[in-house]
Amino acid sequence: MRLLLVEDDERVAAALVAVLGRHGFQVRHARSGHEALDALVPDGNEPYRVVLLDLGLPDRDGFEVCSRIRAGSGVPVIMVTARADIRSRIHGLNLGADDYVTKPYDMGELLARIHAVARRGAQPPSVAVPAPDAVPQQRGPLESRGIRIDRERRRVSVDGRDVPLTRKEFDLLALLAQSPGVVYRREQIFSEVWRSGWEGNGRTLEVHIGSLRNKLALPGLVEAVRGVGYRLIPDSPSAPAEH
Amino acid sequence: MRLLLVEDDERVAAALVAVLGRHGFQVRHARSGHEALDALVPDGNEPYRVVLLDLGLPDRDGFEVCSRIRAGSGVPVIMVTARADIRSRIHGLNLGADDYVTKPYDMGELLARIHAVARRGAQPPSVAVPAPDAVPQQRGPLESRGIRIDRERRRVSVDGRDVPLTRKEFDLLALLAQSPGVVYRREQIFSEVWRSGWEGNGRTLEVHIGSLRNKLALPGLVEAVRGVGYRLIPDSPSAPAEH
DNA sequence: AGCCGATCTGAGCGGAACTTGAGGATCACG
DNA sequence: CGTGATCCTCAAGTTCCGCTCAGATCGGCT
Repeated sequence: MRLLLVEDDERVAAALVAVLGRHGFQVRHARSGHEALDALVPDGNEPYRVVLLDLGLPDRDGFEVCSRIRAGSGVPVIMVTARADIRSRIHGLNLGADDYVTKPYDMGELLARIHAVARRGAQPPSVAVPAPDAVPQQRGPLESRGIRIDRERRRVSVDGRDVPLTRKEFDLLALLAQSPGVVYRREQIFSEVWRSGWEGNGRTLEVHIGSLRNKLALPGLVEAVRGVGYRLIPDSPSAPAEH
Repeated sequence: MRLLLVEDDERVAAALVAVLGRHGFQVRHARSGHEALDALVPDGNEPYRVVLLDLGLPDRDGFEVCSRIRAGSGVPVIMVTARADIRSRIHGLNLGADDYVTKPYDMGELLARIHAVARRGAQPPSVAVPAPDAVPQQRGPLESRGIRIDRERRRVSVDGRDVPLTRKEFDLLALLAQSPGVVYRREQIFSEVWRSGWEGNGRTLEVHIGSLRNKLALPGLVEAVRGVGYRLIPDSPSAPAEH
């Protein structure tokens, strides 16, 4: 049974490879998101039954790697990370991860969870994963359509012009900007930007979306998807044509 | 989307039923393992997409209930319990549970996990038995006959041309496209695309099918099966005649 | 405490989406 | 070929949902 391990820490990886090997897995070790996406391109070999994805990767955001994997393939993904906060958990699962395990974990439990998702993953013939370098998007500041989002400094600028945003506005934008083009459902937005489990009562979300639109002053950027949620419109066509 | 909740504490159950209901689940509440196993016997209704199983049941051991469920059905099971020790976790997962959540849990995370296993879980049942190798893709973009359905972006394109669809149209298409060739019954469609438990009164379904056909402009794609429902015609063969 | 910005709530509006009903077309079957 | 059932289309209603505004409440800061 083939398994793809995405982990940049050599020591952790070595230990996992050893244990997993003893338990009958044939492990391919990818040291970066880039390498992982490369490895998932179908090549005629037996496909991977599970991906073990560490979120603390050097080259790009682990969440982004997950959603890129998901965009092209149905392979089960287990996120393994030190980030134990609820927001990250929910976000990871909503991006399509099948399980989310926090460090430190028990090896036996991890194995049991791997088996659980592998059991379930009927591995449909996966569509080609988009080439990893097709849309280079680096870790750090997100950028699209002239908007620069600095997550660490919580600053946003449009065409160089600094735009002061409130907390909610920023969180909202940062969430939507994580995957431009993807529709975020209302409940999902509430559980990630507001405290989870919260039920939006009044017109809260709309009001914040409204003020965000006003401040950014980029008409058409934030699109409402009736009955579902919102999304950001990317500059370039988000659907890569198939060839 | 139907969900079976196995929980003996009335108050906990009531709270869960309320929240899950608001999130679009049609919840059946079983108060014991016995009742749960009863409920899972196929009865012609839409099957459960997920079982939420509390381990602290009065009449029998929750683990036993899980393995009995597993013996007779492939329905995804999430164990929800106060027993947080590693042994129990591993035991539960090895018995066939798809996930194991310990109390106290965060409601948002539980919802995310429910969605994760439901996504992954068994395909909806079909009138005609699908060819065994026609494995429907549960993940990633669906594609067939030049139609590309991107569920996370809620975008549909035909031969590269973007086709804007309304909510119902999209949900309808996404459902049918899950298993091209398979006939979906009217009731089934109503319970998946509309909030459950409504008997389609007027010509609602036909009208939506009509506008979907218009927008896709692919004559013969969506086929009505008289007295039963609708299906998508796949490009290649595998047209199971139906009566 | 008092201030001020941020957040939340409620009402009203407008438009998109959905539903309904009637009449015509089509199909299955005798 | 006739008949009833089922499906399709069209053109109204009707509901639902997102947007905006204005006022209330919250919460951090001095």
